[in-house]
Amino acid sequence: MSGVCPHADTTARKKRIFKDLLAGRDLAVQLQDILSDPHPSSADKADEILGKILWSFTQGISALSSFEAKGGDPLSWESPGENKLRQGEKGRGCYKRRRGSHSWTAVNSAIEDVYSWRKYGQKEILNSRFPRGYYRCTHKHDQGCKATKQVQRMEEDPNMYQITYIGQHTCREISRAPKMIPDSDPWEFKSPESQIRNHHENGPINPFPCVKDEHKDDSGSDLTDCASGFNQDWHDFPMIPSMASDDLPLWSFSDDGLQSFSNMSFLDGCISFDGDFQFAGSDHL
DNA sequence: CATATTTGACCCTC
DNA sequence: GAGGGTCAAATATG
Repeated sequence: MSGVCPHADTTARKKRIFKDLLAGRDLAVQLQDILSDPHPSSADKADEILGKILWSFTQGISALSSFEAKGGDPLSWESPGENKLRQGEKGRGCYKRRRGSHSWTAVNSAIEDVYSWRKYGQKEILNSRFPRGYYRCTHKHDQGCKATKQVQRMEEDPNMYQITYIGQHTCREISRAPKMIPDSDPWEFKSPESQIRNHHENGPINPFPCVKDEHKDDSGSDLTDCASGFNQDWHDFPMIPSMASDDLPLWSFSDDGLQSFSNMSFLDGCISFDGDFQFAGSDHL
């Protein structure tokens, strides 16, 4: 970064992020209008806008993540420990521990969402009756998508699953129809109730009926403080919890920087992050 | 045969 | 050293 004022660089990035997020919000509004209009030609338009929204948020998220790559920014989404792994080591068992990385947890009665996941492991977890399933994006290799998720059946309610999403989908393939690679975990039963809950008449799947702050202890014992009532309009975006109405979600991340969004109104004002990261406001664009 | 899952081993963090 | 995350060979499935 020699010769370039780091603050100027940061400001430009913030503006870019804000612009991306704002564009996403605007597109969401457009989509909401379209969805409220049952005209047949609306479907294609909705699809198009959907793609744009996803792209806007992906770009924004990507830009936020890039702060980490620059290093030293309080917005860093990766924990300091993330960089501790040894360089140059390859091979079996060599991995980045995801703890503290950009992740969030949802509680759902089904593990399906709109992305294609491939199971790559399962582990018995201490003090847990049920094993934890490990999934990575199907497009990990063909598109380099780094998104993973962990699925843990909840002891308190075996019909529910705690799903931890780690990392962002960088793949652009979203299957509009919910598709989940069949999971054959012995504990992974496809309960009728689960299916009903997530496919209720024309009913969209809500990938995030409950999203909690991951930045807590790992016990998973405080899962009851869920944000109430996600609107289901945004069912197609696991990465973008429903946000198309006033009944907006609370979603937050485990990273050390981003705390929480109580609703999307932050787009009109400023986003408050942990540390001193703040957007100046839309009029600064 | 291509693709997904299972499962034990490996190796990292704490 | 325990616990947990990932790899990859073996196996299953369509």
